[in-house]
Amino acid sequence: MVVVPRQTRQRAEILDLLEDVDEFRSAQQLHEMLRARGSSVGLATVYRAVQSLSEHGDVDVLRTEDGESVYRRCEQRSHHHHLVCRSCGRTVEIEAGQAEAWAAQVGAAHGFDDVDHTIELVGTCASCRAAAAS
Amino acid sequence: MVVVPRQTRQRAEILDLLEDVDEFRSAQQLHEMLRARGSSVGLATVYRAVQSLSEHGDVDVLRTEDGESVYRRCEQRSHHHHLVCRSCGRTVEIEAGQAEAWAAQVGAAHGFDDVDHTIELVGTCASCRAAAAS
DNA sequence: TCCTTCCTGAGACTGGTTCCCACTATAACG
DNA sequence: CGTTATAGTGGGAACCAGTCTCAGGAAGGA
Repeated sequence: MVVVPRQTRQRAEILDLLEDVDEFRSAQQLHEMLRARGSSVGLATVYRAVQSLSEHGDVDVLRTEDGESVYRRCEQRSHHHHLVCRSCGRTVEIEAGQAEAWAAQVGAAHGFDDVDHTIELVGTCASCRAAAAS
Repeated sequence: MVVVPRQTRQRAEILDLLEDVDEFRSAQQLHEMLRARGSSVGLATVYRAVQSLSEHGDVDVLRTEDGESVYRRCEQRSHHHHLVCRSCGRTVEIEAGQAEAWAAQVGAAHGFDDVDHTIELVGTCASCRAAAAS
């Protein structure tokens, strides 16, 4: 019953781009980057693509502080979390077994079922701290 | 150097309302509720009030899945997290010492400084599960 | 009470995201 | 390898939370 999205030039180009990018990027940024590469894909299409990709678990989504959605193709396809540098955007994928166990346990302790969790870490990475100290 | 906001009818009414409300509510919802109570406060004023209140730590802010900011006056004035029922909105304030220690440690392990964390839990509370089973 | 300063509110505006809809391209089928 | 049903595309309009503007009003210190 899983509907496979049709394979189009646009989706291919968006996936290609995501392969080459290492930080979380907004749909608009991706759209810009595609145009810079010389390929023309409509903004609406970029939005549709990243949305569908994220639903299929092929890209990860984060919400920035000002409410923008940003996307990134991650190494780990399984559930994981992120430690993002607030200055350069460098992203580390992290295992959160401990935190997840804690979340499940807290939920159970209060009689909650199907507990989902949101866990994201933002900090300043070593090289950005060094740069700031100059 | 702390600037104390001027005491106005509008701010008082908003605080009053927040005292009476137990779940996270958006600025627009609060505005609606104020009008329903018969008090007229501009929407812009509600936005300004909740923003300033949250900066002072007097209300907590959460971002819903669709990017809306929701506000709530919490019992605990110190740092804490929330376990929210996805169906009725019932909110439990939780201590997250364990998870926070983990976050700090993970950050340090990757050379990150000043690590901020976002940790929120969403589940289905016991009474909503019972109601759904009917 | 006076006066400065901050607050208020209606509406304009912004910016991210989604919707609309005519057009196009995919891929299943014969 | 054509035909065809159908999903995908794209440009622009629409949407909506939130912010800004600015003139009028209120708070509170002098």
